[in-house]
Amino acid sequence: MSRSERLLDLIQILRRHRRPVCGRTLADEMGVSIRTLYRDIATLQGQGAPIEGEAGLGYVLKPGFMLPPLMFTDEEIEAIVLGSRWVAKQPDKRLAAAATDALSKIAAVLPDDLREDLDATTLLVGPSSASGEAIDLGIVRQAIRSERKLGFLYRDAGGAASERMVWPFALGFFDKVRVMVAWCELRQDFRHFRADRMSALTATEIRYPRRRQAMLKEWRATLDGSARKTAQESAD
Amino acid sequence: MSRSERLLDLIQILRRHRRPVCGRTLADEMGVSIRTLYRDIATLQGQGAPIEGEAGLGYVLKPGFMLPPLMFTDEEIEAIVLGSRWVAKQPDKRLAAAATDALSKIAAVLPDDLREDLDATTLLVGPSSASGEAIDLGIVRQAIRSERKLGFLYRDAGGAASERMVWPFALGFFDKVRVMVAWCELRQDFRHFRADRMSALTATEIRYPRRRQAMLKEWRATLDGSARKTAQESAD
DNA sequence: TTTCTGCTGCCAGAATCTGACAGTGGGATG
DNA sequence: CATCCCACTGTCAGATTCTGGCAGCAGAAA
Repeated sequence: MSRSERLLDLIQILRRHRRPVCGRTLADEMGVSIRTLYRDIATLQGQGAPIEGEAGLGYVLKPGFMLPPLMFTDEEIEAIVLGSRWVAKQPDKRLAAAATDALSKIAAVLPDDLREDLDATTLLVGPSSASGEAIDLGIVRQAIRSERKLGFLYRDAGGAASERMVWPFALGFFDKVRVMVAWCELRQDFRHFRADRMSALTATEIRYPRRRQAMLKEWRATLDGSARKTAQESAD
Repeated sequence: MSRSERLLDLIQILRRHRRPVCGRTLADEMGVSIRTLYRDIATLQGQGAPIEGEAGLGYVLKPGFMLPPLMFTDEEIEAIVLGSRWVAKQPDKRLAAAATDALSKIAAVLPDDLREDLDATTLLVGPSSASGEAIDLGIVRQAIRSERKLGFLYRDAGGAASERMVWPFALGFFDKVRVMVAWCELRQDFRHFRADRMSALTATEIRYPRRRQAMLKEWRATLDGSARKTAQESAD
């Protein structure tokens, strides 16, 4: 195996382990001496990979992900850039910022002519519906990623308010509104919640007792196509 | 310079040259012997780079683009994937297909856990407005890229039809409608054309006499913020 | 303290890369 | 047709890089 392939493997291996891994293990896993492993890690760090080593513990790859070299056609790049611009205009501030960052990273490595093409090819207009969501959807996405319970106040279509504790597992982006899908402890069932009707969002440290994947699968099974289509109207 | 850096340079150099380049030139440009250059090219081809060499001519990089290794945070990947999914649902078939391809390429290199995260994090609903555009927007994008004139029939808001020959230079994606921005030969001015009012689209081989970049800049200068915002209503 | 582990310098052998030379075959040109 | 240009392959010796083992230092945990 060539050195460059091995470096990529190293990153993948580090991603798999969530807890710190000691160099010895990594070296064995790649069939290489410890000395070489240290050199490889140094090389990756030199190239900007966020690997941290601590004596007595081991190595951790800080959250993030390295996309290996990929070939895209002109149209695929256009699609990615256009999509990211759309996200950059979304009311979800954190995600919008992430899209902007991603765009500038991509633009930085694009050759000049292609970058010009992209500047010209698209112009997305405004937030279309800056339907002021008071809450930070970043918190919702974080809760989904880490499978934690989420508390908030919900005002339903009729105007009645209620306090909810839910197990969120998905987030839908519709034209005019964002919808969180979760298991609701109050209703003891799956429910959709429109982001613009939520308030007083509080993230908790409590891990909910089911796997996000399983709930998603179950929820999908309870839906037929037509029900899903109207999800944005029928939130809770 | 290390070999791996040199390989990336090679791709960049090839991208810069639109006409075939002979090996000798490339070798000189990188300060390396011709023999080594052949080896480098072979390596790149082995990694899937679409480089074509023909005796008596030289090398060309087939259209497309190689994204070098890039670090993205979790949120940036989420943003890119979400955006690409949105594009994948757009009525522009070609672009939608490109987005789908790009997504599968990205998914292929994502570690399992991250891929699962992404499956769960978003669910974009439907084409929202499958407002049947009869025309193939791919043709428009192609004309923009190559700076060619475009002919079509246009039916304005009042219902009156007219035949147009325009110099297209930008394309806007709004929630419900796509708008082409172009210099109209009939009106001798910049005009917006809603895609759903265009028909009988015919690409020509005639290169229009101005640089796309320049027109875009000029067009932007003639707009103030409010004018651009309402572009989707005021098409032509 | 001891133990574990990250990290660095050094060195010799292994692996790889590189340049030069020779030769083949296809395309373009005259 | 002959000629030139150029992509492409094989080979081989020397330069370069990589690798593993060893010795030693520093910080964290038990």
